[in-house]
Amino acid sequence: MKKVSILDVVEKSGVSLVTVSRVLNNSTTVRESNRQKVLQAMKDLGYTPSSAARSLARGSTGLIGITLQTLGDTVFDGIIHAVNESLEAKGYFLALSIASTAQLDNSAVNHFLFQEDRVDGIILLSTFAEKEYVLELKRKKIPFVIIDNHIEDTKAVTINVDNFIGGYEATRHLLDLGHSQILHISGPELYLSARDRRRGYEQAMTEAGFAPTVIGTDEFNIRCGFNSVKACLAQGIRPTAVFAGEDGLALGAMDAFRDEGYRIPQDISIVGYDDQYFAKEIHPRLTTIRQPMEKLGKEAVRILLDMIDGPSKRSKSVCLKPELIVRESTAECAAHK
Amino acid sequence: MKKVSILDVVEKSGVSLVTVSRVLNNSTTVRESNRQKVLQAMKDLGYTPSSAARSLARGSTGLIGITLQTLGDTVFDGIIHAVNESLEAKGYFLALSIASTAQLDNSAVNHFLFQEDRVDGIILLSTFAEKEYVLELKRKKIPFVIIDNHIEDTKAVTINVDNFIGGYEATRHLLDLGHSQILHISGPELYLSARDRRRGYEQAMTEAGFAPTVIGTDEFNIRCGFNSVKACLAQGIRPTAVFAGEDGLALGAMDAFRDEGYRIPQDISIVGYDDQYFAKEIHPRLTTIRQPMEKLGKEAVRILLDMIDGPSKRSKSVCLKPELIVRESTAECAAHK
DNA sequence: CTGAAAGCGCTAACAA
DNA sequence: TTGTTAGCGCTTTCAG
Repeated sequence: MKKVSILDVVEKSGVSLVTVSRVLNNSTTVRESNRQKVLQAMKDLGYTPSSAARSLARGSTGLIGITLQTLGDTVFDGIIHAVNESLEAKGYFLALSIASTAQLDNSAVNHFLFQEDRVDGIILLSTFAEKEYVLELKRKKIPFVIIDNHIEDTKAVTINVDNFIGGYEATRHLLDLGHSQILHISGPELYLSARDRRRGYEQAMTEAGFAPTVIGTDEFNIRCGFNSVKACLAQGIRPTAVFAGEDGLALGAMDAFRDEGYRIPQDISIVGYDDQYFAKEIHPRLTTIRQPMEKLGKEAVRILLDMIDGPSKRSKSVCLKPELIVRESTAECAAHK
Repeated sequence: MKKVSILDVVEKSGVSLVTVSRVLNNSTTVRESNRQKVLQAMKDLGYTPSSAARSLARGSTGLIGITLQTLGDTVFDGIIHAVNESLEAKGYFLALSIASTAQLDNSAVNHFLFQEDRVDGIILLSTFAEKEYVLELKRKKIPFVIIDNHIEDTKAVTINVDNFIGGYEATRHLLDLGHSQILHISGPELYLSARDRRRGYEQAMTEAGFAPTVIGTDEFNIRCGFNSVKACLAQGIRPTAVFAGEDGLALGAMDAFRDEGYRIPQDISIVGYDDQYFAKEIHPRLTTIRQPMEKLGKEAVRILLDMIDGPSKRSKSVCLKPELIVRESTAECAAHK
């Protein structure tokens, strides 16, 4: 039971090896009758070309790597879907590298995706070992782009969403509803995105002539949102609205307020960030900022493939605009009426 | 700027090509001094072997494919993490294939992972095109296993969690707390897992001498859970406990009950299924059934690699036990006291 | 412990 | 339009 190779097709079809190869590569310079003969022979034999041999002969693999920390996030999910689709459309496919937290300590140097020319290019998705990766990828001369970078002024091509504007608009929305006591629950400082969202909030507040009130958290999750609100309330802070730096934080905040007898949105308005899948499913539906996941993924692929095709020209980073989605968790400020 | 190849290492180190290859493959039959020479030369040159050449020469790629529909699910997330880790430990890595809903109509025949011997083996993760995939993979003689199959009696090696037992134990837990009016919100019939969980529930209820009450849903999500409860309440069904076939459904159910003025768990007990990440973060914390994601992933890898190593011997399917996690959303039945 | 020789299956000039 | 001739970079017998 040997593997059928191109030679078997040659024999069966009666044309030369090169012609078969041409059919494989959709060359136009093959007589139609021969093409049919070859195609038929392939079908009869159940022939499929060997990717290894093709990669070796061409010098490229058709594989694009993507590194990430977690999959359990609907924004990343959306991005990866988009990346995957764009890639498939171009004849590439995706190899996954999941950095377990344990690996974070490890140097990027030994990263398997970076070894052995396994991939033609790499997408770094919101990674913490950003600096190391960038260094190593440059050293290895592997084309790459970063989606959602965490380093302020990273020396690489990045695809991002403008988190400053997102934070600004979320706050503006609340301001427009007449709120002035707006609390911001901010994500971990480690994230550039969290820092930018906070700056957007502060800018909007300051512009409006109100004092920003920010409470920081260690993680983007429900429990942190819950605890933050409880802590604020205990300190006597009485906001009429909250801008949470992420939907999970918002959900936790909602839980906490409800726990304290507040009604949403009558007594307290809440804005989240990310538009995670649950945002439109919970009650009340969460007003939030949506990330353009589709576009993020597509742009990343477009730019990366450009870099692979023409290593000469300089690619430019991209910064996309987020979008405010108004749902049921925000309402006009009662005190304002 | 040519790519450094094994020949450059040969030249630099002074030993033969074969010896270099041996060092590459950790052969023990290399004199230590030579090994060092080679290693040093590789380092100096910044040499990394070509995966394509290795694959071609060896006849295997070191790639394992995994197909899935969505990433935004913390159970899948956990499984993939586990798969990824086990795989890396064995020197393999993961290629991802995400079936967009659009692709579901397509035949598996053209699936890129299945072409060109791209992968040494495949893990099918909870796929709907199961039947087609199984057929095609068998035809192509690509080793594969299925995690969470949807076809009752699929002709393939599967790694599963016993959903019947899960459903049974969830219900038993409620029964043990004195509940007898237990509503089951079941997932879509399309899922074997949903059907099994329901059977477990029905069995437990029947054994206890109570009548099962099941309401079906179209999807595993929050909104369906919410609507189901609202519908039941409207119909005059007044359960003291709910076993939801999935955590999202449970979350929606909690929302609905709260909306109707019920307190959890004082007035109504809720059990979910899956132990999604939010289960332990919401308020009250959700009692649920945890899937052994770690084990699922590990077993899948173990079995798959076994199949790849020894295609001769028959691999056996595996069925793991789920675990009840008791948290705050369940309490003794008030009427029962 | 080491090396020479023979591929792995395909693509890419270069001619014809 | 087709075929000939070289490799692509590595692993693997099989002798030494």
